[in-house]
Amino acid sequence: MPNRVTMADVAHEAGVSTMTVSRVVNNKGEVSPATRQRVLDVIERLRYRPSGIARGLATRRTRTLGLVIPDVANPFFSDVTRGAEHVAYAQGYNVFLCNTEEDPQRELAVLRSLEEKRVDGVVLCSSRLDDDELRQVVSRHSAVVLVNRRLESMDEQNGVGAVLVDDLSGGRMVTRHLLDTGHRAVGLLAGPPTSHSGRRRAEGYRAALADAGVQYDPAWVIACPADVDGGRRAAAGLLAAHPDLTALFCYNDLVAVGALHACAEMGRRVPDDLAVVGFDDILLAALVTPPLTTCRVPRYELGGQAMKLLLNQIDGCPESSDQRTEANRAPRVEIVLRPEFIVRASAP
Amino acid sequence: MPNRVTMADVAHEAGVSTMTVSRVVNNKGEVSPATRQRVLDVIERLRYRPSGIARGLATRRTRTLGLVIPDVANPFFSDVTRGAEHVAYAQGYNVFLCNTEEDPQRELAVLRSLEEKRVDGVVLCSSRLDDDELRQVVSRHSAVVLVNRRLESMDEQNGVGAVLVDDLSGGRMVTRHLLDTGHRAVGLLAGPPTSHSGRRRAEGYRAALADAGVQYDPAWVIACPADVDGGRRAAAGLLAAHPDLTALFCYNDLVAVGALHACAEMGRRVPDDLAVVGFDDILLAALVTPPLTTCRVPRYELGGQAMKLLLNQIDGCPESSDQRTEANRAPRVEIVLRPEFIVRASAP
DNA sequence: CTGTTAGCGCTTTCAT
DNA sequence: ATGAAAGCGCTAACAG
Repeated sequence: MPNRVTMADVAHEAGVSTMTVSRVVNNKGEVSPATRQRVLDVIERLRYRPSGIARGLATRRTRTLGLVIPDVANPFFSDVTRGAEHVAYAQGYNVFLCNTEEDPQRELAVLRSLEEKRVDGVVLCSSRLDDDELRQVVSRHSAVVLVNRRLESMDEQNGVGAVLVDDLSGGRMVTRHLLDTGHRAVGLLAGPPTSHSGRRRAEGYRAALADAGVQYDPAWVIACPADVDGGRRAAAGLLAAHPDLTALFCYNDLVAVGALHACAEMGRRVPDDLAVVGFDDILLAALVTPPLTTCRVPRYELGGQAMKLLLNQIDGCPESSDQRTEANRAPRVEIVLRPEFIVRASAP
Repeated sequence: MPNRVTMADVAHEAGVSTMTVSRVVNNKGEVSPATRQRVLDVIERLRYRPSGIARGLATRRTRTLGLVIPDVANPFFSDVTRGAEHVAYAQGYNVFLCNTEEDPQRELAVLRSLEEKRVDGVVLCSSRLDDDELRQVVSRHSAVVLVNRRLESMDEQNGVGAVLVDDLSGGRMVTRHLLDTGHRAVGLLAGPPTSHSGRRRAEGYRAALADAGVQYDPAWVIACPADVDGGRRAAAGLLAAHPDLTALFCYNDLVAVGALHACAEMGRRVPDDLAVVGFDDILLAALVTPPLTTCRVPRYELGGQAMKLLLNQIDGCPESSDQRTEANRAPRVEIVLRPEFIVRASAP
């Protein structure tokens, strides 16, 4: 039994015009304390709830945002989601959660549905779209913040924000640690080729090798799905082909756990026979045996910062979102979060 | 740069009335193939996107739903969320994700915001509200489905759906297994007192003890926060007070992992010195050492079923949601999902 | 301080 | 098969 009480009902009952009710509800404009109280009482009595829909139509602001991510069930993204939702909620916004399931078509589809819902802005995580598609998307939304993805060369640099993790440094730190602890044959389970983070981490890996003057061998690198089973299979394959590897740098903690399993199956002891390093530091990382050396990514903050950036963009451009001038255009901001290297038993 | 193209623009450009455009967009009413195509072309060319807001105001249906959960970052709920979102999306609905953070005040607040957003329905998970508050909430929404929570004695049984896990059976299975494998001193880390599931699992525990003719000892039961640290502390405390315990039934897998840690710290070997059982079978459960014996809860399905129930309720009552008759009233449905007992090394 | 007049962009009658 | 008129519930812009 939905709410059927309208502002007109309240106005009528309180003996005022709807405008006065509107002023009371929105705390704007001057209203005499007496009338205000009277209106408030009626609202309370009738249990009136303003319609966000009607309000949205009138104001062209819905106080509604979209969060597009590959998969909430992935612990990485559920933390991002949590951070984003928290910030949005604190500012009185509701957020539509949209899973893309890593499918670009679906990503496009949810983005379109968000467009129809007239969201005030979108946080788009780990987009699998190509630059052109992405530019299209950005042009059709009032405000967009990218997470884990950068978009270069915007013709007009209309405020696309971005929050990134310094994956290159992360990959470098991990690899350097391995090198520093004496390893020379370091394999890389690189994750999905479509992953931008994966590519950056791999860059870090190569950079560290170069730093140390160690020859980079492509045969030591193998792509894999970003889950436990993907890691297990990839590790098994790579170790079978290259038994001489003494360490494995894994795309993320899930993959690393898979690698741990592969080692168990192949009778290779971690860390004695093989050092294993993960990435992200999800809850799981510290709880497996041996606990994983990894690189912590501030996921909650990633979501929170992205949302803050988005909200800034939104109220940075009060109305005229189509008529952007140098003055009201949101600045093009990029925030880079540093991952933190954490040593545990899997690679002491 | 949001979408400024309106239906009127399309109509004008195509030389028809907005009604014709509306008919084309919604595939309803007869429109000649020729005009239809012409309109479609204009829509395509202008990249017209119908406004869900305007449509919602006119139709009183927003194709928008609310999902209220304690915390997406909790692996249990992120799976529920995933299932729910998947089903909703398949039917063309968008869902607002709302975290309550276990705080009843916040729960009430998000529920109110959902009301203002005029969602067509709400899936409410593990509500911490008391029955009266809950009844209030239900009465103010067109459709509500409860997850992990039952609401008895609705004065009018207006279609509140519920999807439940048979926690009692689950608790009983777990305890019986422990009993069957020779344990007589079985402790219970019961989780938060506010958790309905926790209470039901504890009932199952007592029932199994009674079944086996084993005396129930309240001193063996201790409440705890539903996370790793909560489990660690509670286990440490309980084991210190009752070193004679030979098995621990934990509220959920997180708590069980905490118990594992406590054991490690106290030098008690699992499963030799102490058997440990968890609940839920989150990803983590199979990956810790030793892998946890647990009771799998079909979380994804829990969310999916809840959403299906909700969607049924919604289009079961086409318009007149205030004027409910015996005929159009949604049936009061309860779905009970059975957990599945899984034996692993922590309690063979 | 309060009310009036117009819409916001769509869909619902009811005509034609 | 198509259109005209009215209205969904609210707010912007002016009055007064």
